[in-house]
Amino acid sequence: MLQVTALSKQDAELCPVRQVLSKVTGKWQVLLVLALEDGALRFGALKRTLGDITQRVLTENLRSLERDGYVTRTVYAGPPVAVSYALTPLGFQLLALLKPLVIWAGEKHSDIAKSREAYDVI
Amino acid sequence: MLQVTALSKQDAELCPVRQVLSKVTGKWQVLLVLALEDGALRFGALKRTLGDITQRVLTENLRSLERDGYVTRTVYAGPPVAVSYALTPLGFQLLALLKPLVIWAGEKHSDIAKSREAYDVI
DNA sequence: CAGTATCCTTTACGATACTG
DNA sequence: CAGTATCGTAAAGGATACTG
Repeated sequence: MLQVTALSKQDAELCPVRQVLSKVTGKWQVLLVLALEDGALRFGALKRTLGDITQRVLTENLRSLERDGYVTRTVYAGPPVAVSYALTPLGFQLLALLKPLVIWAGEKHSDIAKSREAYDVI
Repeated sequence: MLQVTALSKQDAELCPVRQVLSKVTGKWQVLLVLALEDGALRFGALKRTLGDITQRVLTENLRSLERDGYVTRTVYAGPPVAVSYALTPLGFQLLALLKPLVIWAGEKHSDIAKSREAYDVI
């Protein structure tokens, strides 16, 4: 079994699996990887695609994804400058794992909503 | 395509897919679902398995998983009382989606660590 | 044993303004 | 266009003490 549990507090901070998961399970990382599914997008396009992300948070999340090797950042000198983001092979691997989860969430959300309602009336 | 992006701020809060994802991508939910893979566990056993989760946070996360229908909570009257948690069929579906991600994280963490180092020296 | 209650810190995120 | 800077809020999580 993968050693992700039964860890001391010190070990938990160092647990490599948790370190990976913590950077792909944020509110925006999943959506960003999905947004890049069909090819590279520029910063502004990515912002419009996400719709309700702020510029600061978008930058933060893209930097994190770039740092971990899921996306590349390519600058085209301007003016105006253009910066393009694209999935790496590793990013496409992550996409392949996350997309089924998102599709499943889309299929099951009404069941889950019913479960919530049933729980809340108690 | 699934409508999880290009949403207004109001729509985003109501987006059912995001509502599902937000409750399974926390720091502990993935680990809890994995911990229940091989069968029911009692509160104390679950706490020991996770290792470094506090009682309060464990309770919170279990309540959330129960509310969404991933986990059942069964009380055996005592004293001492015993409370057993187990995955539902929906919980096992979620497990089937999350486990590949965790296994993959275990396989790729050294690549990702190298990517981080390379990024940080710049 | 399996929680609650209380308090506190950290992290993520949001809003807005400014800039090469 | 693609950021950075600054400020503020909210949610998650941690520590500790107490209880049926």
